[in-house]
Amino acid sequence: MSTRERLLEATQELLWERGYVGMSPKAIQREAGAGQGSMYHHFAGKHDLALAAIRRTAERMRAAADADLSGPGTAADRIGAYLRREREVLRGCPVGRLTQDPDVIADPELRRPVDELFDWLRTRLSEVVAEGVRAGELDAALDPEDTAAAIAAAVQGGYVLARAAQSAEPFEHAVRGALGLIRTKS
Amino acid sequence: MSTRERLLEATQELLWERGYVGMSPKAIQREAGAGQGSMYHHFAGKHDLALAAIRRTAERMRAAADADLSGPGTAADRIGAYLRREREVLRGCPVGRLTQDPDVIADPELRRPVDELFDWLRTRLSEVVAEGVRAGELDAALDPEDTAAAIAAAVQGGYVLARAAQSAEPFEHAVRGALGLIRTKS
DNA sequence: GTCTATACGGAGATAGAC
DNA sequence: GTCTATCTCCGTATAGAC
Repeated sequence: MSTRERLLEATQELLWERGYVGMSPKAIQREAGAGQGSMYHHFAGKHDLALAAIRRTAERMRAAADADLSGPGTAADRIGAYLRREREVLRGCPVGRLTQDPDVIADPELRRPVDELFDWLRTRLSEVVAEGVRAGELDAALDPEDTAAAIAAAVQGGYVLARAAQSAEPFEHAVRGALGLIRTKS
Repeated sequence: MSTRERLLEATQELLWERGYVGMSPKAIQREAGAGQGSMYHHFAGKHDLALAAIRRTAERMRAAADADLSGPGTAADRIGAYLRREREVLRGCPVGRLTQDPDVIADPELRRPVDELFDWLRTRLSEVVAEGVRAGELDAALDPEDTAAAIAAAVQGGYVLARAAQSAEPFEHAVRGALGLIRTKS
């Protein structure tokens, strides 16, 4: 793996673990096994590196969610697959955690990929809910946008509860609770 | 207001805005209008100050949530009141945001008040859901623990979505979506 | 109680040699 | 491309005077 690649991956890991404010260039270099000069040769600095890392992480999350939501099965199946997918719960969401970082939120460039990911996710979820309603499979009383936001929020909030407790249990409860929204019409 | 009090409040604000890793003693002193020596006279250091501030913030949140959940009205009314309460959505949750701070999560003392708050909240919410089910007011198919976790997660996740978008809208959608869980049995 | 002085390491980067 | 030197602030205190 190239040095550039190792720097990028180290940055992705550190952003996940410590956020932008908690991540130092020195730590990136240590993780990547790269020297000072090397890092500043490949990237303009911490900001530049973080921007590239955030874009990548967001793109990966999008692909993973899309695989669940555009896969086979009914609307409820696909939302269920998204909700039940295995996650590293105690590490939190690598994109969602950035919303709590003041330097990311204050910087339009850094925030943009985060914004776009969640915007896409809510839209895609609401499309799937709408399909389910149209097919008569989900309760017609469900508002697609509201339900989509609640589902996305259950996952993001599940991470919050789990990290507070240092246990995956609250996350799993939240996911099961959210599944109650799309339980098949009886 | 005493200097000690101003230091505490400044710390609460800064923890909310920047988290533990993003908050410096110097910033606390500036916000509080207190000198270096003054701060170290009243508190042992950043950690000590943060511990006192987190305990206070968590206690305030508990009292606010309890006012909604133990107020008058049916179970659905009270959960509705909790969900719809006005919040400073774009600032995020002053307690929930701490779960994304690596130094808070790594320190059992700092994490404890956060853990206790969310544990209490999920328990209290599940009691109210159980009451509603017993009263025949909520769908008997609802699992109280799962539903409680989903409701707490919708709020916490709503903050995440809202901060990503820098708009309160996704939060409001998530709350309305979560209300679907407790819509009165027809 | 509050102030000023002092300390030492780290954050975040630039410069130039190799 | 990578290395080492250097730089300027800041983070996080401690010490002792007032």
